[in-house]
Amino acid sequence: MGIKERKEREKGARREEIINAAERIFFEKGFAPATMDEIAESAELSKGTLYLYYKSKEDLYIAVLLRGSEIMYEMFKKAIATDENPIRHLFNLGEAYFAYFQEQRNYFRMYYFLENPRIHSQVSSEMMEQCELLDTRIWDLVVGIIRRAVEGGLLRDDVDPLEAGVMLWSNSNGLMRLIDRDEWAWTGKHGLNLEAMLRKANKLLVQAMMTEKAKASFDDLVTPARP
Amino acid sequence: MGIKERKEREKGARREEIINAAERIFFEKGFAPATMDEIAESAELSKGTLYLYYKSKEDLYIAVLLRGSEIMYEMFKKAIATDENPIRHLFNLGEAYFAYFQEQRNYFRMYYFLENPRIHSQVSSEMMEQCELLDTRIWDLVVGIIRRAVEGGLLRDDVDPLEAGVMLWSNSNGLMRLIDRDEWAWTGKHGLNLEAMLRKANKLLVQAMMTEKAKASFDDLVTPARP
DNA sequence: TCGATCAATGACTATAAGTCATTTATTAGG
DNA sequence: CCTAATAAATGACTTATAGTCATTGATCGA
Repeated sequence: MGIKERKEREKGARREEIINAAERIFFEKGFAPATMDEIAESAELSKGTLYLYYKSKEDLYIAVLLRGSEIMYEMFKKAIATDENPIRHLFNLGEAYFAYFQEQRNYFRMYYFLENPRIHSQVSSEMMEQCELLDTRIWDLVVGIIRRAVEGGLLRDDVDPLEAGVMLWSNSNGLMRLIDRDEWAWTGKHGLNLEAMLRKANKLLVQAMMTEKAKASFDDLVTPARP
Repeated sequence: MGIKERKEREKGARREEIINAAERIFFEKGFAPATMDEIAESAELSKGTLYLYYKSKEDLYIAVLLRGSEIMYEMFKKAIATDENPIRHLFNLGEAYFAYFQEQRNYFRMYYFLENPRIHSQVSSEMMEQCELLDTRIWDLVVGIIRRAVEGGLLRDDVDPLEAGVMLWSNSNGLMRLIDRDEWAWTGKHGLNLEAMLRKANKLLVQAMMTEKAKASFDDLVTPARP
């Protein structure tokens, strides 16, 4: 008797359809100006039904976000699925994060709106758990690469992998948010190349953590192998 | 006949009283959960009166924020009102920004909630202009110090002062927001010292921009003079 | 075929931003 | 001191939207 299974599937599909609709509206308008009625209409459902599948507007917002984090995780995994050295992997991760920022800007924005505590406090615990799970998976990836770079003698052994990860991450975030918020003011008016600055700052930070030996062969390490 | 002048003064005072009330409520609850009725009650005025003095909730929010920026500007000015060298001034500015972050956390938070475009779009043009004016004044301060460091041969002459400023600023912001958002997760659970990391990252970035000569006497440059 | 269970609906409630006709206070002139 | 004119303040009202729940409709198992 596959009825239970089919119902389960249909329920899942409906949840997805709702996320699709919510995504369209949130991408277009952001959190506050988006209305549940709009999302319901876009999903061709009544508002009541939305609340059958998601506890609150905030929960729905997080559900959309989780897709973004899933995409980021996949991009990160692909970035280090090569047999290159850990330093190269680290730069690959940096490039992957920047690519995510460029190609998935809507998700990036949504994620950082999260800092608003308003959202946080209205989210169901299941959603929070899923968020933390994905967060952990992504951090494990990043920290793992840095640890291997330390173990392989490429980064100094007084480098704490988590600390290094946080430093690079927050440096990238700071600039990306600046770019996202008012890129034009900096690039157009003052002629800055923010993307190049981001690469430069991260490179400086990584170099400052490298062993003398690794620094000497920096170019070999970070240049992609030519077959 | 000073009646007109007195009225002007009283109007200004009332505007201040309203900001005081709004500040109390916004500090306590953040933007969305704060209500205009609450603010009105806290100011011992009716809601209608609030709208006589400020165009919208968003405008009132910005008015509070401007106080914060004013405080930051004063702190920055004081940080460089010494006869020390420009590198030392640059570190002073970094310390001043961190002090602002620690001592005026509420303003810091409010400022970064600004990134929410919802707010932006509802603000009157007068408020926007005031914001930009203060922003410009602060940036002029920072960029001016870096320019003097370049001119004085302490930073390499291929360093663009604005670019350097943006790099240091966004690096600091990235970490401060991380600290603000979930300091405990990093310090408590993983034993990181985020404050030390912030200083370290900024130091690395500055050192990477210094001339060889200045780097050689780094300690002398950044150590406060002992009389 | 029919009662039971599950899914969906939309009218309804509560809350909060913003408005405006009315009321209250202040000023200037006679 | 009185009064008309002007300015300031009020709060009931309008509108918008998140979230609820009694009712309706669909699907299932026997």
